[in-house]
Amino acid sequence: MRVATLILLRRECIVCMANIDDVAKLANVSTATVSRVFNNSPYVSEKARESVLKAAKELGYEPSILARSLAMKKTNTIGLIVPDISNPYYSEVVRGIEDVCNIYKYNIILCNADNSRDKEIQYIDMLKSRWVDGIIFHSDYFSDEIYHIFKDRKIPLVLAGRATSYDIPYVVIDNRKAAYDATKYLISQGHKKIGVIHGDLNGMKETVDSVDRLYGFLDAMKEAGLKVYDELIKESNFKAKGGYMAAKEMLMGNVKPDAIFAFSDIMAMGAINAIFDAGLKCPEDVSVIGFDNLDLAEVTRPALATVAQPMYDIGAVAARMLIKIIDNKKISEKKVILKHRLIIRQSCIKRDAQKI
Amino acid sequence: MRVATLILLRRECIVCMANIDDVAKLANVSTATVSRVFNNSPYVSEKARESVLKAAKELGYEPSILARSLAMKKTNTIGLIVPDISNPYYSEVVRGIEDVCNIYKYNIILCNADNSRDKEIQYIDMLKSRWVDGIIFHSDYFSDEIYHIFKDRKIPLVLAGRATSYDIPYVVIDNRKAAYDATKYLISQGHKKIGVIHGDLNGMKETVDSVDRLYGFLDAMKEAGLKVYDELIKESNFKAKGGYMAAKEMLMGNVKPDAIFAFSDIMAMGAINAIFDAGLKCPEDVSVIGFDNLDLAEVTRPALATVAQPMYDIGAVAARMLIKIIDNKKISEKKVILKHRLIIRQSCIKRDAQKI
DNA sequence: ATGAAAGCGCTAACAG
DNA sequence: CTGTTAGCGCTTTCAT
Repeated sequence: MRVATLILLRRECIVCMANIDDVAKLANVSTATVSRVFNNSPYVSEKARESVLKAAKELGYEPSILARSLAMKKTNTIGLIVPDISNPYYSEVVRGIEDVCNIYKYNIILCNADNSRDKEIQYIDMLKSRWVDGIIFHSDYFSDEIYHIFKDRKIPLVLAGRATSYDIPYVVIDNRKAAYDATKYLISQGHKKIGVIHGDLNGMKETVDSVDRLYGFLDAMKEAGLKVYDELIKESNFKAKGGYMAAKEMLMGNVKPDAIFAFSDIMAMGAINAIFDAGLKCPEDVSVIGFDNLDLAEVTRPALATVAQPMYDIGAVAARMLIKIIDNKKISEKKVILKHRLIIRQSCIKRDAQKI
Repeated sequence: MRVATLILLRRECIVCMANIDDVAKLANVSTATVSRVFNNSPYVSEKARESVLKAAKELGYEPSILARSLAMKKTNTIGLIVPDISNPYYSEVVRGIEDVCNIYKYNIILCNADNSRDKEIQYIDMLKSRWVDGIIFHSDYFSDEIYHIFKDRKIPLVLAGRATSYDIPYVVIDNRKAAYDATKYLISQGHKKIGVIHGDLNGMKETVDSVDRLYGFLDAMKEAGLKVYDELIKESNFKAKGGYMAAKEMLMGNVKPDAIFAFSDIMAMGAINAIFDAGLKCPEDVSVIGFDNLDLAEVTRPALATVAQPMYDIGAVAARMLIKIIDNKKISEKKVILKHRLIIRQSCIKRDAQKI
């Protein structure tokens, strides 16, 4: 009888759910006891526990995380801001973060900033007002402006994929060294006129991935005493079409590249197609190397040589760090630099000296 | 003086934020007035509004969405469950949802079910306990089990990418017709031994995309009086490597296909590479058609013919429907079927009759 | 081991 | 137009 009444009562409510009072009443205990049962407190008699569980089941009760968060001032939620989830690189990072968060019972609010700084800031505000316990921020730049916004917000923060000189933990690869390695490899294969397809350089003012990588490229070229052709350094947008256009321009220019280094696999794939469309062959006429080592790199033809980033790990490590910080645990290292790897595949070929 | 005290007080608090009381005190008004200001109530004097805003700014106050949600029993958040964000198809759907949600000031909790039904159910529970206002569920199947779970949970729900006979709104394309169209096109080009690479068929028991599409394929084959070879119907996993393996098996078998219809562009790309690796040419020896029309389809070589799905719109329409349902507005149509489009590109060629 | 009660930050009658 | 007050559902002392 009582149960029926309770259920009927609840029916009128929009969010049609039993709450802790209902359970307490039905189980003939106090709300405190119900709370204890659902928080696995040891100080509950077996008898009380059972009747609470029974009542909860009967009413279809589940604790409201909302109310709990408010009471505990802890949401068990982290915010994640990425520039563009439709980029497979980020999907993979997200997977790493997700897996770790699942282990530690954290939820994620994923924010797709759409490569817009305004949106990033908007999302930071939103996450703050939702009391997320911390934020993982993945962007290819980290400006003073963003730094100050975060500083004002006072939320635990970990940077993924981007280093900074500010005192903020991050997990990255050594982009400069990675680009250096890739370029050096191309040079070792006899390539001399090497083109680059990079992303936004942000006027070289702030540190962005593409700037690091471009420096790495220049390091290697300089070391080898090779000429760097301005016409072979093209800006693009990390998309396949962008890579295609950039490569096309190069191939139609005065200085023909014998190799192209694209700062993402997707752009590299575009470049390979531009080479085909120009009536040339990859790698016979132009070698191509990418960056990221997406799954796709392995199955394209020619298979794409590339610099492998540990995308999943970047996410996973960032998440581990953030959760430790939230829990006020010591983190052994605030600046984590993960290893990159050069992956050689068919899109690069050794160039004979005489052919040049 | 007063301000300083307040701020100091707050410092001790873990979530170091000013709350509505602080603002009310500093502005010399009641909390109700502060609340009114932040909810744009017209019944506030200009004077009060100003001093509230000033105080809020001084204290860096932002309303807690958490507390607001609890008080209003509305979170302005929707849950989104997808099988695998690393699949570009889903990224694009997510973008559509996001854009609409941004307009209507909804937030999204994105759940990546990792193609696991257990995880899906887990996420449904989580979303429920977070009081999301509604859920968009994108999966390639919708089983009785899942239906009943949702029914018990009583949360507004919209299905994306999957039709159902249950009384649940959905937005989809006509998968059967789409596959029929693609197959018919291949047949019209003179192909006879057509292979198929599909996804999980779930024992043909529940309706999943691949089953619909397979039926569409069979419809067209039957209509044309063509023989369907079991050896040319291969199951795969919607990934490039899977498509590669499936195509390889076909090409090494007794019955050589003259065309392959892959149920996703990614698998189609894998198939094209398998064709190359078998020493054959696409489209000269084997034509390939995909499904989805990802950005990538346009930039691969040969460019990939495919069945275009309006991915972004599937997301956007689903989000619009859900928000209307949440707001108790009439929705004109509960079952939305969006248009697919056949996109012809170089990976399909006309086969001469004599060559077969 | 258990209950009463205060409080988390906000909204929404209600009364003025 | 504004303030008072009673919740929203949960956790957490503090008694018992």
